[in-house]
Amino acid sequence: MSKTPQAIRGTQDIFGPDAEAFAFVVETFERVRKLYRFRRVEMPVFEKTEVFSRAIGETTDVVSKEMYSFEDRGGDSLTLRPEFTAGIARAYLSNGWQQHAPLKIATHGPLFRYERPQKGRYRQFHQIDAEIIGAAEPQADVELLAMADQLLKELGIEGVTLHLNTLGDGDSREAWRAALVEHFRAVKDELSADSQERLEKNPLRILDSKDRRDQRFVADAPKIDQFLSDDARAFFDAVTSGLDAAGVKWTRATSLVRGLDYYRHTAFEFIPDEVSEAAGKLGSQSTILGGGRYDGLMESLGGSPTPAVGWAAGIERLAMLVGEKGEPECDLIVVVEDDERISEAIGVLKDIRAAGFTGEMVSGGSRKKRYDKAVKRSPKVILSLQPEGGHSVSHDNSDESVLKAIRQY
RNA sequence: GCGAUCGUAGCUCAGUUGGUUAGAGCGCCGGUUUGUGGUACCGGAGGUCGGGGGUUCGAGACCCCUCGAUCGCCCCA
Repeated sequence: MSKTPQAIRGTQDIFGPDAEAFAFVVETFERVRKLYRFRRVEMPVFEKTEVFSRAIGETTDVVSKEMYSFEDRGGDSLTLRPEFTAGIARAYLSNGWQQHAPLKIATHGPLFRYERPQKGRYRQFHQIDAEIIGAAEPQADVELLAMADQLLKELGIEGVTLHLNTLGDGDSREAWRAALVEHFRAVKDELSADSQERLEKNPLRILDSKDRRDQRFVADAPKIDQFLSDDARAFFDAVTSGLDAAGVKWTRATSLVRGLDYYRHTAFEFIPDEVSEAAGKLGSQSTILGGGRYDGLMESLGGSPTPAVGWAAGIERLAMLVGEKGEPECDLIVVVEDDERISEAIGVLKDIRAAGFTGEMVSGGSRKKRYDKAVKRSPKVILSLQPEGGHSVSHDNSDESVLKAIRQY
């Protein structure tokens, strides 16, 4: 066992019911995304390191300690994408996609983050992703969230609520941040060690600290609402009323912040309700879909100011919530009980598949056990090719069309 | 990065206070039975007990290191 290669820590080989659930998530996403007219894009899995460090922020955990960065043979520093947004922004700028603005796009695929693996958290993980770039209006946020909400419903995921907040525009956010730093610095010695560190690096994060010592001071911390400019407040109001009109249930989460530097205005996460079935399945990973508005991102990459909103959701986490997905059933199995008739079986299968039915052959191993193998796979129809030209057809009475397709038997 | 639990056949697990050739069910392979049949029975393959080192007359069981998974923290999807 030890002689064979092992999978890299934090990677997974997905098979069987898990793979079916994974595929179900992706297929549902593809279907829903078309309903909202999001266009499909394919992105490189790696970028120049600076794409991520400039977009996401040097001081974030993602950039400072979780990226898979390496030097290629030409001496360039490259990084396996830890998220989609930065790469999409880069593509938007380098391809002149401004001409398509407002651009609604969707993609999915693997991401890489050097983290401690846990249930629902992997080093190579997968996300579905949706972005609206070049749209400054709150309607874009509403559209994006309406799609997310419908997607979760179509996946059959229950007990999940949209937690919504606004971080205000750039000035609001800075003023709020300064006030928070002042507030917490006054009681610095009484904060948890983690939060004392956050005070310098990312004071907003103190707000959702789980440590009781911090929570005492979070309650009376300055609220973003006090710092919101009139425009920012109007923007947020438009988002919430739009969500109401779209029938998307949401709840205000004043301490919800996002970890990456580029967020402005709307920030949101879909989180399982406490004590819900979903919360139990996810372990300590709570957010299944998160995102927000990132109006400042394009500028950090050297582009002109470009408003944008987006979200991403972990496919593995969604797959854990969609329940068992069985393998698709088989229409026809041809049992070759006489090896002389293999060619005949191949011909039958070619025809049945050309007609759009699923089918496979059982021809190996003990002849007397071939039929049993076919039965165990429970297809709709079993065609048994027996010695001396004989044959039998058995079926579960559910589908005449398969029988018609092999009516020569 | 920090703390904790766990790691025995392909899968799910059992292995008494450390004691002879490490077991079961399922799955897989072969055979008998049945013969329009998902039955029953017989047999077989498959494990250096995650890996390495140590304690001991003797370790799957104890100790150390390491790898991995899981749980909590951090962070995030």
